[in-house]
Amino acid sequence: MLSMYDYAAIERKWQTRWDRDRLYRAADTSEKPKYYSMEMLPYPSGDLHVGHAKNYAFGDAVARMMRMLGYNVLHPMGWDAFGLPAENAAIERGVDPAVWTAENILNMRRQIRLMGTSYDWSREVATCEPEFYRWNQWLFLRLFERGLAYKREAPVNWCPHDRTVLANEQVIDGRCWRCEHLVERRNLSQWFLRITDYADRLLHDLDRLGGWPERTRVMQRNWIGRSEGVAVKFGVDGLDEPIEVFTTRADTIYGATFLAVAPEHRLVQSLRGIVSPAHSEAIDRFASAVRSKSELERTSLMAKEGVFTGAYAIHPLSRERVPIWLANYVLAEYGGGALMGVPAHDERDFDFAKRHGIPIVQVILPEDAEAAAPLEAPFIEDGRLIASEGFTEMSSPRAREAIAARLAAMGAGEPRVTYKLRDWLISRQRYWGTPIPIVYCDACGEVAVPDDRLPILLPPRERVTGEGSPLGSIPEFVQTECPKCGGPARRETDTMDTFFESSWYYLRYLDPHNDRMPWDPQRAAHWMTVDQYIGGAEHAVLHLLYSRFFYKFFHDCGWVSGSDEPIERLFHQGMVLRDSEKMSKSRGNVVGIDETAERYGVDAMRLFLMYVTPPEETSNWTDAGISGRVRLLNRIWRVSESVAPVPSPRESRDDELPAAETDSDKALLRAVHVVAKSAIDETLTRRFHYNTTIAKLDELVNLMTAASSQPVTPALQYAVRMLPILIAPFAPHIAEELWERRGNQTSVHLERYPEPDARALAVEEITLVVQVNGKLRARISAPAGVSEDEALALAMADPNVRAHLDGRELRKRIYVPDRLLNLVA
RNA sequence: GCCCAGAUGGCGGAAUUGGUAGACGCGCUGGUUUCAGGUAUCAGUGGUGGCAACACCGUGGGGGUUCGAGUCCCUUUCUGGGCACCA
Repeated sequence: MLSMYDYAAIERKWQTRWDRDRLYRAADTSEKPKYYSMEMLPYPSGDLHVGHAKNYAFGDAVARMMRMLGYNVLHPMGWDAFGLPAENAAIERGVDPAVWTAENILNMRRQIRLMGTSYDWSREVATCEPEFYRWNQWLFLRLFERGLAYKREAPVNWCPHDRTVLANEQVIDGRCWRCEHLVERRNLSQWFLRITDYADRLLHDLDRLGGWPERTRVMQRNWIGRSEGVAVKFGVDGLDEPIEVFTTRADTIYGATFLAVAPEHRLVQSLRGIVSPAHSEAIDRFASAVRSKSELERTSLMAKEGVFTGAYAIHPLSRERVPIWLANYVLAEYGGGALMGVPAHDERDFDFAKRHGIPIVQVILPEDAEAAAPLEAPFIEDGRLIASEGFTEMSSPRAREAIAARLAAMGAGEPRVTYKLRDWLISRQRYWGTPIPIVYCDACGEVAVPDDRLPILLPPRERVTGEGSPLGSIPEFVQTECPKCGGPARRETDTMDTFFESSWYYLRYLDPHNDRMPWDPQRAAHWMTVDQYIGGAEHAVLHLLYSRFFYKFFHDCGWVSGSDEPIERLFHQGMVLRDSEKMSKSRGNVVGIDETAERYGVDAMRLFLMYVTPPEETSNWTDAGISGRVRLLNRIWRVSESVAPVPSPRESRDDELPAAETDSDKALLRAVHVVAKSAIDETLTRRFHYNTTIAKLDELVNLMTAASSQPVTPALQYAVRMLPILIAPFAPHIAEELWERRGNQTSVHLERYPEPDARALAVEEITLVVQVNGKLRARISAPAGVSEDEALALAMADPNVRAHLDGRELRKRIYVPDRLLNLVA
């Protein structure tokens, strides 16, 4: 595709000059109000594709708009540089992850710069550098000191392919979220962060995040999964210790006809001791059968399998004997790993009871039912209690309170709040991550590495031998001395989950070269919170929840001030598909940055990515589509070049609205201000629907092109003068070049965005729609502000309107000034 | 199963508050420019009927509220995303 102007040369020229002039450096002190605008930092996978480009095109347009609206904008970029792909490259191809990562960063940085983005590169961070990850270690030690980092043996998800432990959140349908291999269960001693201590705050403060998409807040709310209920103790016949179950439906307690216990429950061993050898054997058989199944098989089984233990619990209220079962559908990790089975009022318990011949006792009646009838299906809603001793006739909500109170008075139960959220497992048996700064001493036990010995450096990859725990295979790394007693000790060989560093990196941008602290609290006080964060919806829970947790912790420590939420406004941009398919290397349909920039130019690419769809929608890359943006840029170039600058040294400052004599001049001035208004509105309402702004730019350029075939008027002069400023946030290179060619000495990106002018936007003549009985019958021209009576007179003069009224009398008329007149006959 | 989004011409989309449905672009058709292709430019482009004026139909389907519904309400189908033995 031919271009009228040499975009390649222009884009290169300005990228070099902006860089030389440090145009986008953010000042840490400024008269202007601050604005912290950020895109999620990329993993340096190797190549940027147009999916990344969409994210950065939008983020950059927002940053540029805010700058041109008078804000001191911080717009940084960095690299989420630790992680599995680098390590896989090492395993598969023998490349050093550090080298592989550094090369990828080099290439992707080049590509991001190639896009003409306005990042402040002086603040760039890469999480794999010791200057960064020493603060991971420092922060870990602070968590450790405050009891928020702890080690425990726990069943974990083991991916046999990646040879690593995955967080529960990283297991998708029983498979590794990255390599999709089936996940197994293993016991290992692991480091956890006590995010559950913050569950209530993380939940409640969601209500304050008005600048976040509702769906993201809903997802986090569900993820935290708070339930209020009662922990009820059921004594066990023949055992000193009771079994504790959690229920949200204490009102159904008289319908409990069995207890169901997870095979992993710690009392299962004790139960084996009090039952017959046959039962004990059955317990063993069932427990090991369940354990041998992967999480996927176990959770996808619809059949409610179970085995009777031979033991009985005593119902705390009715004193009846209740059989204790092991059941596969009871989760060891939730609600204490045991539940009371109420078949009449819970679907899963109903299925289980039907399958195993357990009695079904109805204790809740629908409000409108007279008497109990045999149940076809469980009744799971609230109702009126029956067969519940002194609680009979109570409503469900009342009964829940009354029964909880009775249980509490008896010492057989207490109110309890339970969460789905679990503590955050951060241990990784990987090489390419932050070493956890703990040593193990036979005499002193777990000992924190003192701050002055940080960072614990990652040893060279070439020292790693064999498989399993990579750092564990390097004796000179493992062997150390105890910081406390000086005796021989062993280092922790786990490294950290990369979500650790991505939970706080936005603070390091504020103070990237600080070697005494991760960041200066004063800088944080100035720049935080992040005003606008842009990134994919796939991070709606994990990354964003962990970031909120960390920030609350930092707030508690006094390292950040003001709000204890890190992100004011969040925006999820949609994916980019290629011809309606997901882009992937295996499909061979990846649209690369380099080819696209070369073929169409960066400005055209940026415009197209913002123009095809609203930013939150999935957009579809088509090679045909971008040609429309190339044409637009050509037209912009041509019309600008066709109008010579007015020989005045102050042309750029001369933004007085010129007088317009003709309709076409008025339309031209109006179109200029319509674009300005749209750009500003889309930015300040955070809708970012720049697709509509660019459509209005098309209209402006169409008008300018038409006007340029006539003698040049002041209105056209004005439009040509304003055009580079209007397009600067969206097509920064051509904007700057046209600006310079009109004799300006300073960057267009330092200009103020034009204030929409009410005089220019005003319309003198409007089109009034005339309806008869709600149907459009005429469009008539009228002066703006026309009165209802005048409008009626004009309408009645229209033959088509008269024809449709057909002489009937007007029963009613509705007048919307300057828009519509509806005549009802 | 539950939760959250969506469904508008051949295509991407516009219509932010109940008030001209289809802005703008892609594609397509025709004219001009050109040796030709491309580029540029002008015009046309939801469907049906009509020379035209114009009429009727039209925002996934059905119903409703209203002078007036893409927009609000009820219902239903489909698509996308998320979560799912959470007691």
